[in-house]
Amino acid sequence: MALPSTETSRLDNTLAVIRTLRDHGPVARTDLSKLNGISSATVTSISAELLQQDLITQQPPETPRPYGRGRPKTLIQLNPQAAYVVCIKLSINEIQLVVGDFAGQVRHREYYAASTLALSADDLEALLEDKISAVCAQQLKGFQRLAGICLAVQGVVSSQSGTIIWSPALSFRNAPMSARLAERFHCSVLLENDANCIANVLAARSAYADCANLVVIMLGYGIGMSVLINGVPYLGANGSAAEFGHSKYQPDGARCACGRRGCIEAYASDYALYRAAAEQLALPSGDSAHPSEQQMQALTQLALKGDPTAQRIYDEAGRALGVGIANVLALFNPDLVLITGSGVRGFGAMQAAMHSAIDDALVAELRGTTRIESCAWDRDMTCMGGIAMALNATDAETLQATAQRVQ
Amino acid sequence: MALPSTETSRLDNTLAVIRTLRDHGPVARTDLSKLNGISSATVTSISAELLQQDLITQQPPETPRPYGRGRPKTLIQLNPQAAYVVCIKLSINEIQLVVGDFAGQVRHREYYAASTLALSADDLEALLEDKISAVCAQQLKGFQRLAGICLAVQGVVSSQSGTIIWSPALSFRNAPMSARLAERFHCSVLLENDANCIANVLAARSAYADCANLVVIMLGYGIGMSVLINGVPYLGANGSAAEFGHSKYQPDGARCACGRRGCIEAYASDYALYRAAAEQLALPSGDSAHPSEQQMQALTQLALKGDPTAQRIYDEAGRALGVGIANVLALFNPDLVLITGSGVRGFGAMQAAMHSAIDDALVAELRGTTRIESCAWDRDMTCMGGIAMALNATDAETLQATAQRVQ
DNA sequence: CTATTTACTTTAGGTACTAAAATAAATATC
DNA sequence: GATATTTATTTTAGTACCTAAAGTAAATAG
Repeated sequence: MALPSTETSRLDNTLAVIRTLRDHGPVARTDLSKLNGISSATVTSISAELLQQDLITQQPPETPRPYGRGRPKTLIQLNPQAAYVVCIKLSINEIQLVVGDFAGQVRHREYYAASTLALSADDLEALLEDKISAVCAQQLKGFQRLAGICLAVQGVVSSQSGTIIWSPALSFRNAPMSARLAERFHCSVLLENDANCIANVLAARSAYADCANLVVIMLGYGIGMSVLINGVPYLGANGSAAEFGHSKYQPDGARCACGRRGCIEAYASDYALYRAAAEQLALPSGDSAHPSEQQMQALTQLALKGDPTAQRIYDEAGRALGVGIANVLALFNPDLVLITGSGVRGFGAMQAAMHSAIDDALVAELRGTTRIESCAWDRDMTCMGGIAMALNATDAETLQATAQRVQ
Repeated sequence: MALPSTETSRLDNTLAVIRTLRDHGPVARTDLSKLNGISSATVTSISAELLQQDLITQQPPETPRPYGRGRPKTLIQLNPQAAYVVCIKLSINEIQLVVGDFAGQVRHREYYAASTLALSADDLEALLEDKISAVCAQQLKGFQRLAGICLAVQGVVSSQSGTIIWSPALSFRNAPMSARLAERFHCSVLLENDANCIANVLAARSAYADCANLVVIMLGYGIGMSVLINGVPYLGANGSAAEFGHSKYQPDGARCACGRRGCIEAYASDYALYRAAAEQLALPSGDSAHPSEQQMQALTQLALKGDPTAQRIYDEAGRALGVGIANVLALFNPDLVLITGSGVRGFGAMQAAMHSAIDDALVAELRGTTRIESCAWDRDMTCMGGIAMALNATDAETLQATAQRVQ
């Protein structure tokens, strides 16, 4: 039984090593060999190259003193300063900017309030250029290069062409974004749907490591979704993310922000919940089309404390969500559906109705074994995912770039 | 700008050559080189091996006489007798058996009437063993070996474990099938959903060659679906095919064969159409829960000729189908949705309502650029797909098997 | 202080690719 | 009809990369 031939190339193996180091922190060569199924001779060769390119550093084998016999392991780790990436999250009235280093750690973050809906495509681009330039100048003295930028945008984007097709945070449409930023900063620019970024972070968590097919639903002002198939975000024909929020609950139901009727979003998003509540309850005033976190929390509290009207509103939202998820189960049959986003605050009040809607909709054979779970929300999650994706996308480039410099 | 390293292995290249030959028929070495992006030296080496293993034959360079200057091409082609595969399609009350050769051509087909619902898992297995043995004995004297079997089953199957989870054609559930057949015939056994087989055939057609993401909807007694992502059938967590037929149109709508309410299938499948019609119209008698092709054609004719009741029934079916497809567009955003199956006979009567339901459901940005087309139905299509899939699955094995014999 | 253990590196050998040179087999030209 | 040209295929030479096995390094156990 001979070996099934080579199957791998140097680039693949090198990327595998880099990714292992990024996931695990300092690792010894032997362990890299075992973790990636390549011979230790190859690891020696690869790490020698990376060392020469200053992409990794050796740890002086001092600290982890006694752990048995034999020559102690020499740990190698990524050089954080070998490169850095920037992730910018664009949401309604807020721009978030996070810098990550080559090792995948967050180095810096900042938040800006901005009237995003008032910006033209050119305005936005100028703004992004300013912010990125500023952050590069201030924060990144010791670093070797800006390797990549990830733009995480709510709505429909075309990753391939780098075009923002439609976003609830922006009033313009079909605007190319990646190309000009790439030219300005001489690095690759990733344009991603925000839900894809989050799905990426979550999929990397050990608790969900066994889920090859993962659906992440983001509840919030709108409702987004991302599907990971074999761990890779699924982008449809247009490169746009899955639009779960606009799949249907009731063909002629409630009015949705998209202009149509009966979308899941028209029942279970923040604006839909608040709209339904505003008609029936006395609530803190404010912009009811864009309810604030405080307003939403007040409403959630009402429902959780047993107010029957609020409870009824969340039940209906849960049913809509349940029917939507039933369709996702019938069509995708994923290993896991994770529900997150700022809207998870109200998930407790929707959960029961959601589960009973799913059970009503699907018999056991079709319901399958999909787990449905919620997951605490962290406002930085999107950017962490964006940084991970940007690094993954630029590793090969970084390799090339530093190889040139060395040689 | 050095080469980006090898990236390929002998096995990959050899499989690529075999597949090119299967798709194109006789091809010259130069063209194999161009079509697969490998050097002609490598093609020479690979074809020498295949020739030695008797997997390909050289065409005496006679027939295509004058086509310009230069040394004439020596065409090589697959040896059809190098191996053969059997595909068995299991549907309600019918078993279809088709034999394909190594070149992908159908060599033999036969149909049996069988009361599939009356069979136990053991009965079915015995029956399949008999039929396969018989066909091997009769049809396949000159052939080298049975390389693979594909079982194409309506319903939910787990390809990975080779288990039939649930099929409308069978009264038993959760029965392993692949393993025992594999043991009996010493070849790999593929268990596939019938819609996946069809999607595979359709995706191979040149008209749809540019569709990386393809959704095929099969209308018939039930409603099935298959999703190809980057040309590969998507199997969910359980390996079960996408169950479009049981995604929802109306949460508390019509009763479906699955036991729940409001499924698309409960409106647009043969049994649903006939059920609705039987309540309101005088129709040829017979088993109205399993309407025959004649019964369905009579009903379709009524609708197409303008009978208002029949028309209303098909309109409602079209709306259900449209809402279902709108959800598919929102969630998958494929390049193309193809509608086929015996039920396409009635597609003309549903089409208008379907399109207007889709337009009502989704705004242009979400509707995307997905083409929606129907496709004439051919009862042998499933098995042709099964044969293609079985061959693809067993090429590597065949290579190994004949290599052993040669050596 | 030596044997043992474990980590890492070097060496030797193999697979499989490509570019370029050589060969083969036709047609075009004069 | 001999030679040049063109195109297809094969052979040759060289490269990249991998692995197994042998060699070296650096610790602990006794």
